[in-house]
Amino acid sequence: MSFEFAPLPFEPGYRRVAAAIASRIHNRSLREGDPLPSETELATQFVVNRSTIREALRELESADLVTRRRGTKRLVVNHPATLQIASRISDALALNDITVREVCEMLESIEPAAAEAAALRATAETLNRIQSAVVAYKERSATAREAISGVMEFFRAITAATGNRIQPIIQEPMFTLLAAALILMIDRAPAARQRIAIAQKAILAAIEQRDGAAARLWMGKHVRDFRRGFEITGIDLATPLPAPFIDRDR
Amino acid sequence: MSFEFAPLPFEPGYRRVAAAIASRIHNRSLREGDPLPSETELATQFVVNRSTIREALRELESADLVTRRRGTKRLVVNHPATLQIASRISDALALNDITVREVCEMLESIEPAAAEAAALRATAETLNRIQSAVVAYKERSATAREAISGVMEFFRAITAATGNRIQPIIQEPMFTLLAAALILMIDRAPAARQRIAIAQKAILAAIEQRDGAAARLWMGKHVRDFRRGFEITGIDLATPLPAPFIDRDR
DNA sequence: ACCCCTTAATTGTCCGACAATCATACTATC
DNA sequence: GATAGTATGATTGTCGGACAATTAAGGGGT
Repeated sequence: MSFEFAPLPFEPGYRRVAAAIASRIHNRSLREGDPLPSETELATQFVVNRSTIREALRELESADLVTRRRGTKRLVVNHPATLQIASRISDALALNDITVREVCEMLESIEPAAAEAAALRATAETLNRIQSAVVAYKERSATAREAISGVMEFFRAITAATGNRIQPIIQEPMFTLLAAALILMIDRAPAARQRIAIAQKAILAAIEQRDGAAARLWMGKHVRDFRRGFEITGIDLATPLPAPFIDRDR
Repeated sequence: MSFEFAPLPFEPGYRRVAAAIASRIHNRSLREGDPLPSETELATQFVVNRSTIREALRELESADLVTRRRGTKRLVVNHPATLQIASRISDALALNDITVREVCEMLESIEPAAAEAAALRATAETLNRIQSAVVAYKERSATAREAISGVMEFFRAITAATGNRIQPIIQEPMFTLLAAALILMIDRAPAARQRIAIAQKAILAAIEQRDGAAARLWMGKHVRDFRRGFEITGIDLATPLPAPFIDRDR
C-alpha cells in the first residue's frame, strides 16, 4: 500500500499576511470602520518588507475587506456591502456567458417569493418606498433609461420590504446584467410600459392588503412578461449578456 | 445657483494596470487559459515598475481573474468558476450576520423552482446523477457529516439538471453557510434522516415522470422541513451564521 | 524515446529612496 | 471667534536595484 501525500502547501508571504488580516476581520477582532495600521507599522509587526505588506493589502482591497474613504490615505476595515458583492457576481456571470434565459428564469423563481414575503412583512416605511416607486415610474418613464431605473427601484423596494438581506445581493446582479437588454426591449415593445405600470399597481395593491398569494401571482406575471418582451422584440433568449459597464467611483 | 463638482478621480497606477488587464479579460482579447506575460515584461509594456505590476496582479488574483496552476510560476487567465464566486458570497454573507431564517427563506424560494425546471429538462446524464445521489444518501448517511454532504450532492444534482448556471452559484453559498447548523440539527432531530430520504425519493420520482408540479411541491416540503428541523431542535432562526471554514488549496 | 544535468528565466522578498499627498498644529487675518 | 494661510511630519505611490529559490528549457548521453 502506498501513501498519498498532498502537495506541501507553500503560501507566499503576501498571502499569509492577507489571510492573517482577513481572519481577524472575519472573527471581528478587527471591526468595521477600524483604521488599519500604516504600511510601515504592519511591516514591522509582521516582520516583512513593506512591499510584501502592500501586495497583501491589494488582495484585501480587491476582496472589499478594506477600503479607502474618499480622498483619504488610511485604509479602513470594511464589510462588503450589497453593491460590492453584486458587482463582482455580475462580472463573473458575464464572463461565464450567462444568457438572457438564465437570468429571466432566476427572476421568475425569486421575485414571486419576494413579493409574497413583502406582502406579509412590509412595514410602514418599506411600504411607503414601494408606493413612491410606483408613483415615480408612472410619472417618469419617458426615456428607456428612466423606465428601467424605475423598474429597478420598484424591485429594490419590494426586496427591502422582505427584510431578507440575501435577496438584494442576488437580485442586483440580475438586473445589472439585464439592464442593457431591457433598454433595447422596452422601446421596441409598444405595450411594455403600460403592462409594467399595471403589474406594479396590482402588486402594490396586494401588498397593501397583505395578500401574499395575490402578490406572488401578480409578480409571477410581471417577471414572465419580461421574458415575453424579449421574445416578442426578437431578442434571442440564448444571447449571452455582456459585461456591465463598471463604474468604480468609491 | 452653485455648481456641484464631482471629486477629481485619481486612480493609482496599480489599479489602472489591473483595470487594463481585467478589461482585456472581460472583452475576451485575453482568453481563459492564456498565460500572462512575465512580470518584467508587463513592467516594460506598461512602463511602470515591477512592484506596481505585482500589486496589480494581486488584485486580479484576488478577483480570481488570474490564477496559478499548482506548482507552476506563470499566471494564467481564468474565468471565476462557481466555487470561487460562491465562497466569496458566503464570506460576505457571514460578515453581514446573515441568519438561519434568511438562508432558509432563500432556499424555499429557489429550490422548488429548480426542481420543477429539473423535471422539465433533465437529460439522461443529469437524471442519472440525481439517482446516484439518492442511492448514495440512502446508503451512506450514518455520520452527520456524511448525511450533509449527501444532501448537498442531491441539491447539486438537481441544480445541474436545470441547465441554469446561475442556480449553483446562488445555492452553493447557502449550503456552505448552513452546513455547520445542519450538522447540529441532523443529529438532534430523530426523524430528519428518514424524512430527507422520503423527500428525495418523491422528488426523484416526480422528475423521472417529468411532473414539474409534483417536483416543485415535494421540493417545497423538503426545504421547509429544514426550517422546521431547526425550530424543533431549538436552533434559533435568528442566530447569525458563522463564517465557513476557509480551505483555499488552489 | 527517456533521463540527468546545466543554464536561463521567473518569482518572492528584501532594501533604500523620493515626490506627492494627507493630517495636524500653529499663525495671521478679518 | 471663525477662517485662511503656513510649516511640519507621517503615509502612500512609485521607483531602482538586488538576490535566493524555484521553474522552464535545452542538450547530451543512453
